[in-house]
Amino acid sequence: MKRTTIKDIAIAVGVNPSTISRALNDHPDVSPEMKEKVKQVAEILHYVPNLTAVNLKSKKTKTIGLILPVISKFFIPNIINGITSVVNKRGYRLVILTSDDHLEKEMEHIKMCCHTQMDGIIISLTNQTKNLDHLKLATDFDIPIVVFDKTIPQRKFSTITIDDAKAAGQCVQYLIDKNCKHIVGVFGNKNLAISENRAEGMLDALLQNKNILHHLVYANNMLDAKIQIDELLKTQATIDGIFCMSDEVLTGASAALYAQEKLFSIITTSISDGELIGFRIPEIAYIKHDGEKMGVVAANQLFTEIENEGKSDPVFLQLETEFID
Amino acid sequence: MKRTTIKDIAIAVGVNPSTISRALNDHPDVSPEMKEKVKQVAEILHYVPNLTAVNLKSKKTKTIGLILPVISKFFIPNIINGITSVVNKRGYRLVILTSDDHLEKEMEHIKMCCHTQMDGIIISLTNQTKNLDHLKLATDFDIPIVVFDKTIPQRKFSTITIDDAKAAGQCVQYLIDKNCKHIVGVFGNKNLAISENRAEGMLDALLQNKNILHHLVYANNMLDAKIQIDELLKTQATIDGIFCMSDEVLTGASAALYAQEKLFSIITTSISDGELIGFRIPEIAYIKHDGEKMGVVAANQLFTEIENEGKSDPVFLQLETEFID
DNA sequence: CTGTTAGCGCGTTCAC
DNA sequence: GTGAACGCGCTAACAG
Repeated sequence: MKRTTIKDIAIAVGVNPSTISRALNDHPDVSPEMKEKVKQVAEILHYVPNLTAVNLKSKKTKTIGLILPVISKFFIPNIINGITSVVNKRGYRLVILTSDDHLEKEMEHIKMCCHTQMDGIIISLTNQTKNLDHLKLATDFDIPIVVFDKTIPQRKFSTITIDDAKAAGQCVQYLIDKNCKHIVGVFGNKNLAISENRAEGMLDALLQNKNILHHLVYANNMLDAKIQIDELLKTQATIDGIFCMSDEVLTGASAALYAQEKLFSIITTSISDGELIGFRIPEIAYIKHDGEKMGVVAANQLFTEIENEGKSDPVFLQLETEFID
Repeated sequence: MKRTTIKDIAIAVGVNPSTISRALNDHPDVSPEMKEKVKQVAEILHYVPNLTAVNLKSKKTKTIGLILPVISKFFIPNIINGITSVVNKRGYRLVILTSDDHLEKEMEHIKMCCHTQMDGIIISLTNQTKNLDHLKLATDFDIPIVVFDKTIPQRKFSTITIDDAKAAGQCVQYLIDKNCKHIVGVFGNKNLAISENRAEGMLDALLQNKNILHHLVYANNMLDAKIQIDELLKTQATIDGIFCMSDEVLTGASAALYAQEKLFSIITTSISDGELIGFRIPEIAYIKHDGEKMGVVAANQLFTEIENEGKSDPVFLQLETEFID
């Protein structure tokens, strides 16, 4: 079916297209009667404005790009929910791109975002990303960027994280308070600042307690965590506490604990969105890391930068987290 | 920074804009030397084509809309992965919309997809959707639609599901074979054909075995499943088998089983993507329902319809599933 | 092989 | 208050 355009309405009403345009946009100097008539005819003809044409004129697309390293069950759905809620509320659309943890793909997606004139970009970095040079392209095009969760140390782009070191520290302190003497920390990919920071938080907490044995395990995914922890439990019989930096490694570690029949004997704690904690056996104490909230904050920050048209300085937010016992 | 356009290159090279356009698009009748030169200058000036303008001309947007009832951890991430992989491979973009299980929102999103000239739509229906009249709008605009997973009986739009009844039947048969005499089936929202079909599959399997007690439980989410099963286990002491129609209700049911200390005594089976099964305690036999594959198939079907420009008849695919023990 | 012209659908600056 | 004309950036038809 052919879409009806402003022109069609113009012919139907018997006036000039520009009048239709003005009437439809409630321009002040078009007569109320004309507006009324135009709107009626538009309704009858099922007129819908051609967004592409509007975009071409306005040089905006009302579209936000979200670049994720991978779309896993953990954390990501919450993030997407948080972002879409504010993006849609503002009448924008969200395009999701996956970098598959490949730097090249990340670069390509940045390019594509620029080429398609996204109005803003929200990104969580790959394991491989060592610097943010490729993001400069977006800056050249005046496209604001907000980085969240997985990031690297930098001061150029707004960043939303939690206080990773503090959260990890709290968890480990909990284990210490529970009298654990041999603690394992399970982290994600070693390249990520998020793993690094949380590992440091763990080590800081241990600094005051020199007599506590500990291991740091870096796992790339759920299965990797399971395998490594399983191995470790076999060789280290005295382990009595485990701190997991995410739901993903927690799930893997739990499976290993189950296999070794130590689910109930080894105290576990984690940074988690809490959704699956009620179903974990046994339940554990954890730092609640709310992905949806993080998504909302990231999106809101992006919109303030969009509205300020690049005149705003980057902000570096660390969201509050809560220890739930 | 001002974006460089075809015009800028034209001035730089000293030829007409249309020549630039042809050169850039490798049009046959432009000289190789010219092509070379144009491409060099384009490179130097950091030229990137304005997709919005291209879209306006071509009346295509190279964008696919994905409408989901909700973005949960279960199943959805796999679906998104499957779809994005083929969509991106084809040079298209994916816009994700959430209906929050509200029919009105679903309608709005359909409208928005039409207004923004999406080239195709992939949709999983809300609990409330009773007919597909609102999808007709897309048909009017010649936008192909593929429905997957959550659907209702209809013959107008291509549909990708699994053989729900068969899968459920296999699971329940497994319980019967294990000598269960009192079986609970846990399903999703009762309005959905997917719940209905799987429940029927269960009842069919029970038909041959009249002496088996059974209950059907319809749960709206993980927590709801937990609460209902918990209650049921308290009043029905003889329950010895549970069939869960999804990972979501399985997670809830498992929590209830744990609370009632019956994780090991009641045989459980489920339709599942299998990702969390290795971490479920104890592990269970299940029908593997591969969300990623379903996403890939749905997207591919959509593209064949896009390429056939509405001249193709709808197809109704039921993907193969495998019982894993 | 390359230049000219026109138009995609819309909004906006001029005129009248 | 409304019409005419132009341009956003690109492509395609028509010339030459």
